[in-house]
Amino acid sequence: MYRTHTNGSLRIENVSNEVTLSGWVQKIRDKGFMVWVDLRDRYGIIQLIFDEERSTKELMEKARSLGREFVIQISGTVVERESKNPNMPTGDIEVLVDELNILNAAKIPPFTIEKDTDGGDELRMQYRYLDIRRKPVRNNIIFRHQVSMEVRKYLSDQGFIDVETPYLIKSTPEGARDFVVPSRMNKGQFYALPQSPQTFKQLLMVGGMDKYFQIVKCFRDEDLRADRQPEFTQIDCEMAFVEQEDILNTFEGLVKHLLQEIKGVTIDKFPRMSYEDAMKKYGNDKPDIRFGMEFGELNDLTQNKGFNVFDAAALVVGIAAPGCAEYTRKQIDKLTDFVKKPQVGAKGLVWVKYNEAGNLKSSVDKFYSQEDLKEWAVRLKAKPGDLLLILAGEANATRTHLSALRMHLAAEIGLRKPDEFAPLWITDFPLLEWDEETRRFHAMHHPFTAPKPEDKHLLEKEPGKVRANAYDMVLNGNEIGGGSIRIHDKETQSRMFDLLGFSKEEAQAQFGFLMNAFEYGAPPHGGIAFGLDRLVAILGGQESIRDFIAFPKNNAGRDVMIDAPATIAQDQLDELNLKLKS
RNA sequence: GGUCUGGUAGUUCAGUCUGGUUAGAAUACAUGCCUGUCACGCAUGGGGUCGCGGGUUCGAGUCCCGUCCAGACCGCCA
Repeated sequence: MYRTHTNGSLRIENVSNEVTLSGWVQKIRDKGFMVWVDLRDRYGIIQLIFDEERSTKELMEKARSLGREFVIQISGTVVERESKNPNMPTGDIEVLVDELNILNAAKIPPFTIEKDTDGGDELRMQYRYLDIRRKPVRNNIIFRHQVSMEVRKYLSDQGFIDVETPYLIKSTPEGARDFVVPSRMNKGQFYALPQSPQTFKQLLMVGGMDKYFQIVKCFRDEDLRADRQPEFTQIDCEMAFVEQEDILNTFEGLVKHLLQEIKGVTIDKFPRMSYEDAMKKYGNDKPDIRFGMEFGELNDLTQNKGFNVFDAAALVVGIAAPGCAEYTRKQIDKLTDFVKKPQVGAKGLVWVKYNEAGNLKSSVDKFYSQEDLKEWAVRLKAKPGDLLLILAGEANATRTHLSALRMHLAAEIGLRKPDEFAPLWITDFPLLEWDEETRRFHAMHHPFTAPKPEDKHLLEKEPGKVRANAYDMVLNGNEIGGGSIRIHDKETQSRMFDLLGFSKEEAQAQFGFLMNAFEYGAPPHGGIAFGLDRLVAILGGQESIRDFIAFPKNNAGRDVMIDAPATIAQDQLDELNLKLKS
């Protein structure tokens, strides 16, 4: 038997117990007359002791021969410590060892395996199995397990059935780029890995499953970000015989349940905001509403006073940064640099300091009086001590720029508190988006999304104005889930494909199976999918999803530990009937 | 596809702007000392392809060009 107890479980009550323990050597402290060894496993750390009076000389020498990360097994007696350590759960006791067995020696690890490691990201990824021994990473992975168990518990209790859908499916031109898998048995043909199980879950509704869920890997061959991986996990759900309201209530319930069970946070009712309002108030379809700083439009107050930049702009819009009137010239210059950098793209930034004394000082004093500036402050709901920041230009772009500034500033002044949770629904998304590049509409959500019945008459004449029965759940400025009511009749679905520029033949070839299914009694249905990786990271209060994934990919989509992707042998290529371009 | 930042000891970094003696610190590692350590302490020691290639120069870690790698972001991600 390797162990009678795990290493975090022993307490003062266990004194004089004979125990056998196994684990990794975290640290050796050799004080000459005594040697202490910290023994670690998933459950915690316990201190082992060897000393000149109570241990044999051979045992002392063996203890001294240990190195970091050796795997050992010991037997001994739990004793009360002479000097206790109140900072650890096992700090009142230690184990006086009488037998030490080295199960496996270890090389010196390339970085220290401690809470605050000295290892950089690249090295940690290369030796991810060592990184996982560290408490913060281990805790994140366990945290993810807890979240996913609560998801299963809630959905199963609500009558949802977990159904697995295939990973080897068909490539389609809509949406993200597909990962593609060559078929050996069907020469010249390829599977694609699913970007989501979308069509399958709809077919499950046609199949009468009524409520489906799956915690499932999805794949998208697009460039990565800190919060984006080529393979990621979704909580994928679909329900039959539901309207939008039913879905919002059911999944508001899911996220409420998670916040309650995982974070102990009670939230009564999630606010709802239309896409249009979100864009107007926050310049963003995933607003962070943990803090205010709502947009205020200033066209009527700023134009025709001789300031050309504002006069020429389609939109003049600003925010009030709370308590920032004290900002120095240097700090404001930095904000200007921020909005002017190419990733943001604004031309410049107008500022107004609303001083505690009540007077206002701005970068455009030449053109505007105190009274003018005061009106701006009122419009932006600013208080004395705030800094007003104003951008102008083409409407949509300016809103986007101001949104970037709002988020940047909020992070800078500490308004994005990781332990605060502000979920909301964004509803009434446009059904279609015009793409200048390809000169055609594409689906904002996906091509299976149903138009709002009251907007259906606009489909032929003004498709850009049709709103969809689509909704996103937003948490702390992140889209954590999105879904829609689906089209469930062949007619509408076929019209949708027309609008998206599919020929009848293409639509039939790509999605004939779905439209055929709709002819055999498809119930009204709809659903939603949550990004589990991102949800877990946000609940865990962190920005990057990588530390909540056991084996993540790097910026370039590589797994640096196993060194994938990699070339394959010529035999394999031949077997797949593939020839590489040089 | 693009923008920016970085690459120096096992590791994390300083040094590069302003070229010039033997490239430093911390930590890790090794050895010795230490009668209750727990970020133990003290002493000594070993440890470097300054990412790679080319150029400028009397002289390059430092300047220039190219390239590779990593990270953040824009495009992209229905």
